[in-house]
Amino acid sequence: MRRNEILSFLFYHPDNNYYFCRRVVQILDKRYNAKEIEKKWRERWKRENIYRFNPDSRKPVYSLDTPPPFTSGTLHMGHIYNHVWIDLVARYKRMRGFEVYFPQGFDCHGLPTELRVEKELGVKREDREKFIEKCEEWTKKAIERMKNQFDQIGYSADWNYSYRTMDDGYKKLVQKTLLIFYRKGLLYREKHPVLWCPRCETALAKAEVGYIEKEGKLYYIDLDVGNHKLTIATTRPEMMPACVAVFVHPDDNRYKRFIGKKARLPLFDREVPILSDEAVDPEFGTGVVYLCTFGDEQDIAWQKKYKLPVIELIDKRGNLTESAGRYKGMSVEEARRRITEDLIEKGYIRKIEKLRHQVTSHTERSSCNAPIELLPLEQWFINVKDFIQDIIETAEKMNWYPEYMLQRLIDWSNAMDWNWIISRQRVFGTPIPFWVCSCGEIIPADEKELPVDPRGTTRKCPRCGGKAVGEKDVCDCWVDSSITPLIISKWLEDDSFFEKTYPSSLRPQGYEIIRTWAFYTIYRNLILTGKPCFKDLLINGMVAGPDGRKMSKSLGNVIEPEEPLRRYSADTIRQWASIGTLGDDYPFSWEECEHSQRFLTKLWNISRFIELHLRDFDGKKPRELAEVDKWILSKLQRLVQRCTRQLDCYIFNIPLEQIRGFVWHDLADNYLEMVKHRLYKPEIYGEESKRAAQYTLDLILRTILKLLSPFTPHICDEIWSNIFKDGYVTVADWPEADKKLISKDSEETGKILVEIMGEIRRYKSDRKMPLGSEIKHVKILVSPELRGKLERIKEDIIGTGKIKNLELSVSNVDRFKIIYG
RNA sequence: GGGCCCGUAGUCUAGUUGGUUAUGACGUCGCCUUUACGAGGCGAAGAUCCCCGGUUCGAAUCCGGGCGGGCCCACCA
Repeated sequence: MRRNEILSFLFYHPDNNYYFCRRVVQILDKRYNAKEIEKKWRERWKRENIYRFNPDSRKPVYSLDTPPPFTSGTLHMGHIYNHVWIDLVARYKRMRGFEVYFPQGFDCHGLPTELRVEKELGVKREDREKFIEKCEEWTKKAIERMKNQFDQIGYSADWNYSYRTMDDGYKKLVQKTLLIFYRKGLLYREKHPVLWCPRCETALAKAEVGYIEKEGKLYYIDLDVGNHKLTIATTRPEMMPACVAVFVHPDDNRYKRFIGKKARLPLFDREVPILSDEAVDPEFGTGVVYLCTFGDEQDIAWQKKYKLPVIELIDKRGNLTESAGRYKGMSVEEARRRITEDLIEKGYIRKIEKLRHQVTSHTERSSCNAPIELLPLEQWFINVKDFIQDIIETAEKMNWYPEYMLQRLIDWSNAMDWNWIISRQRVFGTPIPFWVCSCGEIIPADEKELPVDPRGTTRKCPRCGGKAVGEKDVCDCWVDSSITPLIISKWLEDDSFFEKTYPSSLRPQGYEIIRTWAFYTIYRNLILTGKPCFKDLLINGMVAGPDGRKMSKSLGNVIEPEEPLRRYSADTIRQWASIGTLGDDYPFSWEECEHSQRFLTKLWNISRFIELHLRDFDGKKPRELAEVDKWILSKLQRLVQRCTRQLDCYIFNIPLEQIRGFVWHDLADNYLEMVKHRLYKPEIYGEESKRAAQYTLDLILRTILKLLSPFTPHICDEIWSNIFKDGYVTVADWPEADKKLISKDSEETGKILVEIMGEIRRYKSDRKMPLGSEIKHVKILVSPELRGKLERIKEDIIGTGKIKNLELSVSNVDRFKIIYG
């Protein structure tokens, strides 16, 4: 027995032990059970593979270079926000007739995984092979959990095209691109002061460091210059063993006489030259600064400019080397204390001031936050500086949404002063495919052997015949992730696939990684393919906590996606995410979830109402539509036009709000109320009038389900399949506005009807009358211009307002006036 | 110090090629149990559109200067 065929049935109520009669059994349940229904649709979409990418399709391809989340094992609200947008674009473009290529990968290599494996599984990184194996195992599990979370928001990616940066195929392409950069002379090895994290024992990219404001001390230390004293000010007295010069400003009258002389360092019995440079700020401290290799980036600049010697004072663990003399082996903090004590004892400290200053720290992509040091070390570099202009020009050829985000990339590019250090002293990462001989010769891997792991292996040096040692460093994670457009397009692997899917139609990402992911991707793909790697960039902001402040554990305002998903549903969270604006930070909001949830209920009930009244609709177009029908259909066409225009520009919040407004207010509050009399009483208002209302309802529901389906795909397919029984609305054609249905005249008439009904409702409300109560007599005075319009909606006013006797009278009034009784 | 963005009811928000009475939501208050929906409906109150100045017949909107917030960058040792 099919449920929708039953019109009346006896039900046994077990609690009350009686039978009751339910006259009408609807196809759509009284309540919308989001959890159950969403699950059902996700399983069906998956089973029937309706979102698969067909590379042989004749449709134009729309490809998405989606951000591979780091495999932490869980998606956070930021991911949900970002990926709902991506899914919206994919669903919209599919409906617009594109063959959407929607792959989704995972970024696997990273310090957090190494730390977890060490801590939780107790495997030491020294046992490299086993360690990597465990990292991979852990990551695979993490990916399963994250894929499951993607599923839970109705993510329509084609998982047949997933990738993992730890896969052999991925590493192979990364290494291949490194060999290409090497052959082009853009990849090199050099001893260079690098940003070094002593706690993590690795070199960092500039993009991985930030500043932490700390309460520090400014030490005023006397140096002897002949019989005179010259007082320097420094925050780092422990760096004194590495001091190679003292600088003053050339115009500083206090110190002009010292320039060119030598200053004697206390405790170390060594003399350094006194030089002058414009970069010295005479206002800071004493206006005298000492240069230590390397205390900060200014030191590097001066050391190079004046060709000063280099003293390597700090080792990889953050301890002092033998250059520190009797302070050797001490940690930076200990040395600072001891050297200060000794200076005080010898009377060289003039004073110590408190100072709030910015300490360069390991802040990005890590919770380490340790102060970083500058160490001269052998590192692998990729030349970026020589291509800044090309990168900017390429980025300018792309469409940035919002446009101003391009400026972030330009600013960052212009501020680059180092090349990109791509080596990391870690274990779980893509190996750098080179061997280095003590004679200085570099032996690249052979392309045929990729992916290769040179660690622990040797090669014969072709130059000196000696043993070249395999590079033991691995790549910075951005080296992996900055070739995603090439991985997804099967570059060098499948030419016809590449032609179809490169450049990517869209790169969606957050603004915080413009300086890394967008920057490096644009650069490397330009060098490798000679072309810009994407057409459009869609930039989202960060998700803030419900209090509007940045989500952080210390503020206690972190919301994990599980909670709203459990309390509400995917279609609810998707609406929350859709309401965020391009490029702006966006707070998580329980209120928005609540509102979104209510909208789903409203939509459900509207659909139930329409379903009920479409039962006996034969699908035939009526001879004539009523004025209200024309009014709502005209508004609907405009809604379609506006939504299409906005979605083409990746704006989601405005279309969704407009659709919701239309559904809730124009349709439910007004139109449905205004056609009930025609639907319920065809014996009074005519069968043809009923059919016109049915036709209109049918068209409206079909259209709004299409408009909503990118936003709330589950409920849309549920309603669509039950009422229209015509495939999946989520892959239906996007509606086109029918210009013939746009009528300014009908819109004006409809507006008047809404106003009149509003007044009548207010009248009843003021008199505490039920809205359904009848009014005996109403007279409407109407201006001559509006008379025709009023005549056309007279019946609707009577039917909707339950007016027994309505009189229209032309009069010299402004528009119209209602008189009761 | 530089760059970018932002400032609209208690809260969030629409609206910026200048144009009647500034959009909507949440919350608050009053009313209505109406044959899709009380997870409703109708209605009300609530805004010096951050401040000052300028352009203009007219400014939330354009310009200048402040103040405040956010993000990014930067060599103050």
